[in-house]
Amino acid sequence: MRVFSFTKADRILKHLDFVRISKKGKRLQDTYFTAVYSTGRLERTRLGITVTKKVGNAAVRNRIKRIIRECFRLEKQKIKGCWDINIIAKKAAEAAGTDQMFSSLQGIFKKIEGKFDN
RNA sequence: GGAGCAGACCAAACGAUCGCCAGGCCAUUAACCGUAUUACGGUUUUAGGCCGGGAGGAAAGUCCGAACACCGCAGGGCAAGGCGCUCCGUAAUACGGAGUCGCGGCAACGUGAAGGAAAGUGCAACAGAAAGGAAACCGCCCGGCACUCAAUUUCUGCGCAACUCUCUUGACGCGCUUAAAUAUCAGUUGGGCAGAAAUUGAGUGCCGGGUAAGGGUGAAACGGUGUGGUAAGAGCGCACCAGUUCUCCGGGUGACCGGGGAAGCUAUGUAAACCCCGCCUGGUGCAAGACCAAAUAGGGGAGCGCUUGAGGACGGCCCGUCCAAGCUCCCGGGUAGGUCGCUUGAGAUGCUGGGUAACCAGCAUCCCAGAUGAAUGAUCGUUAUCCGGUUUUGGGUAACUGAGACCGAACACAGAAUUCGGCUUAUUGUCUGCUCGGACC
RNA sequence: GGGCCGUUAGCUCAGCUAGGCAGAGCACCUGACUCUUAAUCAGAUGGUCCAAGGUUCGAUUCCUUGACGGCCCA
Repeated sequence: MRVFSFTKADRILKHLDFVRISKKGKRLQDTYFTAVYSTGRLERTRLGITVTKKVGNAAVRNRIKRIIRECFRLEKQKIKGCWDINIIAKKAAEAAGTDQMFSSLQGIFKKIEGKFDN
């Protein structure tokens, strides 16, 4: 298994999964993103992305999603434990640059990792 | 070089590393099923390798038109909605091409929902006399009546001036002032004043009639200019111009254009107001629709059972104890979820031919995204483009301009969602052709 | 993806059908009443009628295009 792969098994795609995370999960925020996370059922950490129409038009939303995926792809090996994480973009993310989003997401992932007890 | 008009094209390129999506081939983990059972095949699933492919000119807005799917439908009409110069193109259109006419622009050119206002109804605020098949407020003209004014003529009275006359500078005084008398108490001419009458003219008011030339209005005022004409005027007549209807000739497939004649003087604007005429339209939309199908609840059927105990709990099983009226199976609808629809098509590219063009025909070659919490990316490097600044240098008197180096910054609008054909809107840059009036040499 | 509706004063809405003056309530401001405030009464201010273009003498109103906001459909 390649180190930096990121397939559909690493992602949250079902509507029921999103509902379960938002009901049971905990929240983290900074200026660009809100993270909702809970312990995962599977043996790997999975990522879900939510970008609403408030954030921008379709091109802007696609760009934000790609940057989030790219950051998770490079960072997920460092995250201990198995989590289901939903990243929700805020309106401020429309104007943010790639470096700003990367540092913001890295901070969020480190905070989630700190919650890992076992 | 400036201002502007039209058209076409592009949507930075290459490389490295790490990745994403669907497909094909290879290959692998696990589970299940089948058979001719240490094997082979199938389905689902796990990790991976190779191959070639992977956003747009607007993918956008959803403003039109279709394909396709389901529902509805004997046929016809009404209603409702849409469209509206002509011809052509097209599967079709509210689209495109070529034209006609109107409008805008010096021009290149642009632009127009451009049928009918002499079928009918409505509306036209304010202002203005009047806002629509004309009427008549002012005005102009004619006639009558009343009043006022002016001029002329005649008559009467009273002064004045000049001349003549005279015994008297015709004064003063007295008397009279009804008539008359007294008396020298004049005469002629000129002009003035007052009164009366007549005539003429003017003005004011009222009444009756004619007229629409003119009237600080208005977006728009019932053809325009000139001339004759008339009481005053008027298409009332005439000339020219503009417009309407009818008609003839010629050109054009046609919208329409050119020329001639007649009538009649006129007919406002608005139909993106109602409306009339002609033509078109069944509805809903891939979240259409077809198929597979958990869990829970409910429906139908069959079997077993209701104290002679089905079934459940305790338990590995039997016995036993307790609870107990329902339990099991099948069927169909159908939700979550999934599969199909789903990309070979009014297809793309090239050549040839037809046509002014839109477009069409023939031949050859090619297969070119199919995702569904939704795939095309991230980082780095090099080069190119554009912008700003600094600077070197060539041309030119100058305005200006060509080439190069360095630094910085920028690289737009924007992401397929059943598929096509258009329209509209957003937006970067390049090129070509054309128009206009200037400056410099 | 598809369908439907709306945008008028600081706020909530009329007016648009049938074109010509832009209005109501609340709020804000001023004055009166009151010892003061509230309530009440009187008065005044306040508008690119979402934007652009067209039809018309004239557009909030009619037409076209766009922007923004909202609702519905599995």
